[in-house]
Amino acid sequence: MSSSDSDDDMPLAQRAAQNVDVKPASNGAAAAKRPAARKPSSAAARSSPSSGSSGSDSDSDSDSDSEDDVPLSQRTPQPKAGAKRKKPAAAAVKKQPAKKQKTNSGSSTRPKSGGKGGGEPKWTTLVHSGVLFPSEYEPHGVKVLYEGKPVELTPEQEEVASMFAIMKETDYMSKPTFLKNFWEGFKEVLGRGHVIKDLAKCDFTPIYDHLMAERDKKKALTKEEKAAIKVQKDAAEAKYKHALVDGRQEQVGNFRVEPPSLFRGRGEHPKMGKIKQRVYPRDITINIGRDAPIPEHPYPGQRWKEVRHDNTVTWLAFWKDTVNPKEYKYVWLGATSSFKAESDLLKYEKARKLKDYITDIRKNYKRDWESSDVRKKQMGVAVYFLDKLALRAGHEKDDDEADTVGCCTLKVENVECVPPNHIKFDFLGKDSIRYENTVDVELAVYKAVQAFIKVDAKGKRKGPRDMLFDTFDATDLNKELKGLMDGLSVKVFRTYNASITLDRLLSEMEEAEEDAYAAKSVDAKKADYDRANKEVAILCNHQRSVPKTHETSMAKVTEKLNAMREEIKALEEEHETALKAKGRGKNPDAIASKLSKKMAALEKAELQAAVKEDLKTVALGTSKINYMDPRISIAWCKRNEVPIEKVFNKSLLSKFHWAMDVESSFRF
DNA sequence: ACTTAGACTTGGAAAAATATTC
DNA sequence: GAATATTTTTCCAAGTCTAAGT
Repeated sequence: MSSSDSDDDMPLAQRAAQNVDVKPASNGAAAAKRPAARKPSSAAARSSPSSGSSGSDSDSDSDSDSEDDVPLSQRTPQPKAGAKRKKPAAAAVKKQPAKKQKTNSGSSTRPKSGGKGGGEPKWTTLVHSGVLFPSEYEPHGVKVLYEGKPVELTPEQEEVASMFAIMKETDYMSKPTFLKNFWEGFKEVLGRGHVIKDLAKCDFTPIYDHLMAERDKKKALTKEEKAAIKVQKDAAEAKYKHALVDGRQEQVGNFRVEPPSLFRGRGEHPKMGKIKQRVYPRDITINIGRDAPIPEHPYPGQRWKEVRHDNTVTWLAFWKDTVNPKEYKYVWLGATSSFKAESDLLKYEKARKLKDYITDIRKNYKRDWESSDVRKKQMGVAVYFLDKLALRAGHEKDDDEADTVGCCTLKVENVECVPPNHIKFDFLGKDSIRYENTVDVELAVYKAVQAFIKVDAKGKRKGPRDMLFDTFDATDLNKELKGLMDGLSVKVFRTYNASITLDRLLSEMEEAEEDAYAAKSVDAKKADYDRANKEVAILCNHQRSVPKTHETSMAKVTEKLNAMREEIKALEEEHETALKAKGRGKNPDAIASKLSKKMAALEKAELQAAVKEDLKTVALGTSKINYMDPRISIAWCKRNEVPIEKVFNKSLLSKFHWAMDVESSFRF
């Protein structure tokens, strides 16, 4: 049933290569033959000066727009090639101020909802160009060997074979689940009665080699050739990069439709190796302002799955993942957008609010540790874990997902009571990253956990795979938290914990050295900052795999350090002899200054090496991006005259623009 | 009550871009 | 200036959490 819905992708094969992306001049042509191409003035969200004014603001096209609202089925049937249109005239920043009424009420056909803000409108006008499709598959003709003999494959089969071939050197190749899932998918693509009957007898090496050669070829292009390609790519992408939200130009995040591939789940994911099908316009739902032109796409026979005008949500498009049909893939605005900035601020303000409640919350859960109500007692311990360890909530997971846990899904086997009062945690968390931590806990907690490990609320004995907390799940816990503070949920503890820790560590360092602190070198201060950042990352268990080159590059560094030490020793001796020579030889002072310079350099290099070793498994980025209130960092920079650029790179600077004018006295 | 849909944040790895070294 | 090391960006998977549906 694979190809099932066929029919409208029949022409697929032919249209292959051509249209779609890259193609400088032809680009326009390809775009021209599309279907839904509506009217002339499809506002291309060019980076127009935007400065306003723009005398040319002609807009006028409001004539027959009405059709946008038609659900889709009864849209102008098959636009067919005839609908030729010239370039979509330069951007026409439509503003249409007074229209909001209509647009707002518009989305009524839809579930209304809209997550967070409830049904609150998030925008009034929304203009964008939709999504950019990956280019069609171009067959290379290289054959798979089956029992040593080359096998002819159709382009469709070859495409799938190539997805597999490219993964030759990954360790997915040694995972039975991956191989099994891939083979099931591949078998289906091959069709019944195909010569290939056993994956183990296939040799994809020729394809792998070919793909590698292609990659090398690309890498070997001259600077000019590469630049030319980039120009083309940029041109193809340009119109997708921005959207117009209530007249403001905003960056779009992921406007590219994900290309077909093999699903690479993390950890022991039951679905790894399944084929992620190609996504077409007919799979994609577009969300756009009622008065905005419907985005075009390069598939003449197709139309979007649906076009909505739902202003209670912030996504521009979505499609259902083919591997996991319960999952949606959304296209959103970028991190710099006002949607994101606003919710970022909200997130941190909520976490700050927890400060005012945390004392009571702690008092509460301590009392609950003693409760005779098992559920109360378990919740008390769970909240304590959130507070102390910043664990994730841990929602229930299906059997077709990797088996990972969080606070509420901890199993008996994940915790161990180590006398007199330590609890050892060992489990796979998000992304199957291992969490291993032994913590000191209050005796009451220790005792409580000992009990939870043994029996459930009804007194039944537990086994290793049973839930540690058997009286509630993450949803229940969140409901409970709502009673403690408006808007409180499990993840708020993580944000709170991370931010308050950074704030505390930074000010402790400042206070330790008082006025002298400002006088420290910027490098030294930055090192302090990184140390604090590291603490937060460890708290949140943000890990990374050791870089493949770590070992060798570390050896190199050590070697260099030794060389420096030798040099210093030599200089010291030289200095000694110069002193003895009393002016008849070299100038001892010159040597001394050279020496101290070398020693400073050595010190710096040693520090660098230590940090490198120290951070080989710690990822600082995640907490910086998602957990530490940027205002803490910015205020710290201001107080200590550290340029913000030392702490935030270009994208972080723009992501956190909303926080830039915080006062230097800001405390989380 | 419970299950699922839906929407949004968070996460590590890989790829690409830059900086540094030889 | 090519080779390497480091940083940034991209990719897309995997969480959280609320609301809707039954």
